[in-house]
Parts: sequence; C-alpha cells; structure tokens
Amino acid sequence: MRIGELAERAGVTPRTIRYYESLGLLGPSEREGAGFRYYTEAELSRLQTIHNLKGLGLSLEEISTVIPLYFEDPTRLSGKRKIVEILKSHLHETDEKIEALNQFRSELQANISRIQQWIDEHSESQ
Amino acid sequence: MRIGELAERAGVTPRTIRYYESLGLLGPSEREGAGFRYYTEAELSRLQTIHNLKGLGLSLEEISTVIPLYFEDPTRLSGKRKIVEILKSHLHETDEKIEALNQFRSELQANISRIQQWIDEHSESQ
DNA sequence: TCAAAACATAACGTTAACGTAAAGGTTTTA
DNA sequence: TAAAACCTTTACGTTAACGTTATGTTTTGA
Repeated sequence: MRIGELAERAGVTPRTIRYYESLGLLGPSEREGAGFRYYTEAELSRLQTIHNLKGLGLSLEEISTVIPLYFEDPTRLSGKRKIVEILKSHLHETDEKIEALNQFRSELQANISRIQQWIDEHSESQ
Repeated sequence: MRIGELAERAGVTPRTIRYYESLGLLGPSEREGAGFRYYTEAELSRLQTIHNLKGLGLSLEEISTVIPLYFEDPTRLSGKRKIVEILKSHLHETDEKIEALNQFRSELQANISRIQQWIDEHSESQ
C-alpha cells in the first residue's frame, strides 16, 4: 500500500508518517518506480505500536528508544521492561508536577485574598 | 539613566527592556542624541511593577491588559480588581490541571501494573 | 487520453519570552 | 586621543510534533 492508505488505516496523516521516517522511527519497505513509498502490514503494525505508545504518553524521542527493543526481541520482554521503566519515571514527574501545582495554588489563593482585602479596605466609601 | 542602568536596577537584561518596548509595555522617556534610550524613575517603577506581576504568574499579554489600568487610575482600584479577576481564572485553570494530572496519574499506575503483570507472567521461567 | 487524485520534496508557521551573535555607531575614561 | 564600555538594529535560535502551503511528478479512472 502507499502512504495515503497507510495513513488512513492508522488514523494519522501522510505528513506524520514522513515525519516519523525523518526521525528514523519508521521506513517504507521500498521506494518503487518514481519514488513512491510502499508499505506492508508490518509497517502498519509498527505505526500502530507507535500510536499506542504515544497514547501512554511517551514522546517520540522516548518511543525511538523503545521501538527497536519492541520489534527486535521476539519475546518483547525487554521492550516491555523499558516501557515500565519510562512510565515509572513519568509517574515520578507527575507526582512532582502535582506537588508544584498544589504549591502554586496556595500562593494564588494567598495573593487573591491579600489583594481582595486591599480592595475592600480602599473602596469602603464607595 | 540609560538602558544598562535601568536593566541592572530592575534585575533584567537590556534585551528584556527592548522586548517589552516592542510589546508596548514600556517606552523610554525620550531618545536623545544618537538614539540612545533615556529613562526616569517612573519607568523603573513601571518595570518593577511588570516584574511583580510576572511573579504572580501573569503572562506579558495579561500584564499588558493590567498595566494601563494600574498606571492611569490613581486609586489603582481598577488595576487590582483586574488582577484579582485574572488570578481567579488562574486558580480555576490550576484546579483543572491538578485534576487532569491526578487522572493521568491513575492511568499511569494502571498501565504500569498491567504491563508489569504481563512481564511477570512471561518471565517466570527465567 | 486527459483530468483528477495521489504522491514527491522543500520550507515556513505554530508558542513565549527572551538569549545570543553580528556589524556597526557613541560615550566615557585614562 | 584612543581604547574600553556602552549603545543601536537586525535576525536567528530555543521546544515538539506536526500543519500548511507551494511547486512539480506520477498514477489512475472514465
């Protein structure tokens, strides 16, 4: 199949596929004739895997470290282990973000209260 | 004073001051001689106000809506009210972000557990 | 057989708030 | 009076993941 069909079946745009190719994430099986990209079911599968990993929140850079493991280890154990490792670091970062946001929230509340009080004090006569 | 001194006294770089000028946030009192920017204490005060508002987490775009009120209303009431309004919307957005992150955290946990279980099931013999 | 559909590459646009460098005037100070 | 210090404008770089032209080639269907 060519890029348009692959794109449609995977739910992405041709631009996305070419972009992934430029990152080394995915290549066409071959470039026949005048240079059109031709793909097989294997590439569709690989593209869907990329899609799934994106759904887990991995960046394309992270995916590029997972994909080789994922497709070159028949048991897929090493790929899965790598994913768990990445997800755990995401969990850690998420906890830190939540903490930082809670802190930020408190400061916002304090600022609102402080300024609102200033307003109340200076607009009593109105 | 010229841009270098203003920058140093306000704790920013000359580049920042020129950038603010390009956004209409701050202008020099005058451009004498060969085109040097000259500032007074009034611009220092304005720059410090911008700095303070940034400290509250306002974007330069938001600041540009606050600054005029702030410096053209002698009571500063309208400026303060606008700030409270913006801060409240920030509070709202922050709550939404925290909620989304908590949701994301749950999904991460679930994915980690699921994949880890897969690994455990497929690597018992090793 | 010819127009429409699909494909190709190249390159700019998107966001915020400046950092940094280039190439060149001006002011200050020793 | 000359060099150091300061100033000017212009413009590219920074981040991620593509979207969107623009321009030209190839395939396909009536």
